[in-house]
Amino acid sequence: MPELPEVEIVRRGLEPVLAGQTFVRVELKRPDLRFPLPKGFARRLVGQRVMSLGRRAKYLLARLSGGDVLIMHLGMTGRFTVAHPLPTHRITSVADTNRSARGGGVRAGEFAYEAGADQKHDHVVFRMSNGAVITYNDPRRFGFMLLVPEPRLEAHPLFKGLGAEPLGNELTGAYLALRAAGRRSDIKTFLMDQRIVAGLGNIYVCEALFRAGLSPGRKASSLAGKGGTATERAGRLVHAIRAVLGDAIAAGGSTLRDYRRADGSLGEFQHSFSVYSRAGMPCLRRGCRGIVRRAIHGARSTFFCPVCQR
DNA sequence: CGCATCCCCTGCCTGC
DNA sequence: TGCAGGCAGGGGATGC
Repeated sequence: MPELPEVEIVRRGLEPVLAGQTFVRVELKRPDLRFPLPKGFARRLVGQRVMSLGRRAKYLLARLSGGDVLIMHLGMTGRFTVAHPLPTHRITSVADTNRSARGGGVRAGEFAYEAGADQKHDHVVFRMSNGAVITYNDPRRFGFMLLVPEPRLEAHPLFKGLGAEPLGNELTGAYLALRAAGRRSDIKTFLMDQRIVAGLGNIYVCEALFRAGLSPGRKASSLAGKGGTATERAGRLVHAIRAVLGDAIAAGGSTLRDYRRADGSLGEFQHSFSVYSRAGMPCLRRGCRGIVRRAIHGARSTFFCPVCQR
């Protein structure tokens, strides 16, 4: 679920409680995530201080005082929840599911559940030196955590082949044109490939293609043609990618089912989808009479307006 | 290398 | 009410 905007929002939520703090205790309730947690995971974390919390593509990167980087990926359903030691600061993602505990209704600032009280699918719990309790919950367990020595991060198989960071300077029309040359896949699959643009997922690729007016079934190589039209298309696409990611971040990400910010609140960008999950509904572009269609590209659902997107 | 297919896992929704 | 089937924000492994 989490694509770049969601991961970035989680990063911003965790940073204030993680950065500068030391791991006091690490509990592994269920170490078999997408990959098994590394041997000695908890022991290697305890005592280390988090120097910074960054993001690359859809990965969260906690740089640790001991020289390792803690890599965290949320998969499809991963969620971090922060609970603070002070009742008035307690924040949780499950306030709406646990109201009966207090006789109905949880008011702002109240406890919604005890820190450490097991929720289903809680897998990892970090207890930090500031008292913060950070719980990783992931029903499908497609997420994972790794520890890699910082000098080896860039060469790590997960990172070595990553493409341009979409909000960075590397992503330009010229870059897309270069990478698209000779590709026979469709443009939707091309953009989903993390080796090309790192951090886009199904939602934002659909939305970006809509904003750029490009059909998802169009050949990726049509971004690389020699004429001015290909260059213009690639530039328009880069602009659309940046705009949709920026809008999504500003809205706190998109909540379909599982995604929550670290403070438990929902994202809001799902209310601004133009095409994603809107099959059969009218295109929202003013004056367009198209009906949003669903198609399959690279085994994933694609949503698009056949009138606007060519 | 590029590309397609299948798989990992749980939960939710739909239709019968 | 139950049950089968399809689908879901990600990405790795395999085979051609």
